[in-house]
Amino acid sequence: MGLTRTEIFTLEQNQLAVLLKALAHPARIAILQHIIATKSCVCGDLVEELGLAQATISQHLRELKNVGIIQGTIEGVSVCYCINEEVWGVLQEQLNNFFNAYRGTSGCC
Amino acid sequence: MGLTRTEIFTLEQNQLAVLLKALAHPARIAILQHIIATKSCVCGDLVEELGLAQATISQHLRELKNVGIIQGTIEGVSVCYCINEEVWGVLQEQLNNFFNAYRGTSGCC
DNA sequence: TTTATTTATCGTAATATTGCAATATAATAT
DNA sequence: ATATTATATTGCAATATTACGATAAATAAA
Repeated sequence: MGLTRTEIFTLEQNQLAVLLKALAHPARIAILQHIIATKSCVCGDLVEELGLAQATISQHLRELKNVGIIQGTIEGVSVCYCINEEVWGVLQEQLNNFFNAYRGTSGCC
Repeated sequence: MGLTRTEIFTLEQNQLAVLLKALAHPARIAILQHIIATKSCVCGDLVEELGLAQATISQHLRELKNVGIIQGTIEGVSVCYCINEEVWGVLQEQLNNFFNAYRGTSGCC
């Protein structure tokens, strides 16, 4: 127990869940918004920007990197993170599929 | 520690995170898809449909209900669940805001 | 080489999530 | 009233998440 039974769900359901879980934290939402806002990618100023410890930010970045939403390239001493367009697109498409399935009231409750 | 520091994030960031967290599980995605697919709302056939124990399904339903994504009305012995249009709309809008902020490559990494 | 800077990793404490059996609750039917 | 059916709640074990201090690793500057 305590372990999600992924084997009983479809690949898409599991994939979407994994991507959404990576987004489902205010710090990671803030990190992504900051990466998007500061066109020039992002380095370690996230630690100042948000009020979390460096280790915590690094951990959140790794989670986003693990599911592929962002990617990082070493740039001298620091690391530059940015959106991975491909995965970002997959996420958007899967979300669209999900939301488009719903068409207004089913008129029941 | 072990507790998300919501106080350092905006209301919107926290709200979106809470909604996404409710979605971020394959069982809850499957439940929503089933509710959407079977127009006539849904009752307890989710237990048969997905392969999870009744207590587990009930728990997932409660989580979705807690954040307002679905609502349930008693219908005789059973309960009929359906999408809460208002919250569904809020979620879609907040997601749109989030994704629309990103416009193509930032051209950095 | 030594030092500073930046990021990653490890270890750990506190808390949350997942899943289920057992049981409780609520509504209908007999 | 009693039985039946459907859903909710409780309690628990296994695992995951969140946050952070301490420390390691990697690069650049002196």
